[in-house]
Amino acid sequence: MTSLGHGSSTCSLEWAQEIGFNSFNKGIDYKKGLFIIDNMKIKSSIPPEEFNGPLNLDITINSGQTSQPAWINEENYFKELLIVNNQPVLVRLSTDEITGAVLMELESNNEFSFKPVMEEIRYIFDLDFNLTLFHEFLKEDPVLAPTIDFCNGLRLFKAHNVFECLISSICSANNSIIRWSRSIGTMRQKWGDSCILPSGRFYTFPTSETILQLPEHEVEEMEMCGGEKNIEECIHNLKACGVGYRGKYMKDAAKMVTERISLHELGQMSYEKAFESLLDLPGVGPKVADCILLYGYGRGEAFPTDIWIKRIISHLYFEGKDVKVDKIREFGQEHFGEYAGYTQLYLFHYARKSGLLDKLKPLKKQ
DNA sequence: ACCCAGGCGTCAG
DNA sequence: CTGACGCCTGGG
Repeated sequence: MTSLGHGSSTCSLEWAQEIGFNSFNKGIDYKKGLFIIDNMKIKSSIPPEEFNGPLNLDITINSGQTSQPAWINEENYFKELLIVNNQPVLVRLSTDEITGAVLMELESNNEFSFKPVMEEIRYIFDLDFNLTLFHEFLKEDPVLAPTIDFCNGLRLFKAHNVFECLISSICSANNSIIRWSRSIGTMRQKWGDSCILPSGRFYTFPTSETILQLPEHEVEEMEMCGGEKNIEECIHNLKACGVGYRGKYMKDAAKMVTERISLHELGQMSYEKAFESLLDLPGVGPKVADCILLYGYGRGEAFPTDIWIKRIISHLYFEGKDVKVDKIREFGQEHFGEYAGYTQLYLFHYARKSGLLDKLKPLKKQ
């Protein structure tokens, strides 16, 4: 695989492409903030004036309201392996405490172009979203205004791949964050492509073609290998990842998006039509469909309504009455419009940090 | 030490 | 509409 991204259209960072990433051009461009360590390692930054409002990586990554497990937090940065133009790049991110700039360290086994990776980072953390305008929107509603102080720099944590988002979201249903994250990690290790970098071994998420033919449980795995293994040795199946009954959903959904439903076309549809289409996938109900639309496709009008959002909205807007989930979803969409997704994010984080979430927990029977 | 109820969102009945 | 689903958590 050669370095990609050459020939892209004009952009303020065209120089980065021109510098490219080969031994002839090794060097440091201090003025532009691009530091080429060697052929396969770059340090750079996105200055705060190049995105709209602050970014708080910690609360964004750990908001709990996402479609994918958190990036690994190590020392003072967050890291994740991204696939950009089919090329694996290890990304380490932090923010400058003084300036708020996004600091990044990129590492790969091959030459790679800087600009597409930076664009990917901008996309994942929704850096083009105008937080200032959103704050204005929040201030208009006295119920929402208090969320601002609790959510400084909180942004959507978008998925870097729609298929991965779909499978992760199916896995997240009726699940805990810990169990869910562990399952996804296990799946990556078992069936993802392994990528060995100077700083360790990393795994990509398996493709749909891989997932659709995985054995669902140990019995199926044993049958598939012709009974050559003992049942205890059969750990390369979906159930062994701790996904429980969701294994069948994940497998069947992978089959459907490989053979019948185009994830690309889904992205072109109207919100309502895409929502309805997603419901046809096994393991995808209203909550998961909205997660996929919001985090996978960046559809801000989606209002994923889980039990917590239901409780929060009921408390804040319906005097604590037990309103049905689909009514809450409808309310969120109508009331918050294009900001529904962000509002859901802010309300949840606010409720968590302000102690409201604890108050809304149903009373244990004595 | 051990057990078992409770909780999460979707599906099937 | 209700219960089942798998697994982890927390309280007894």
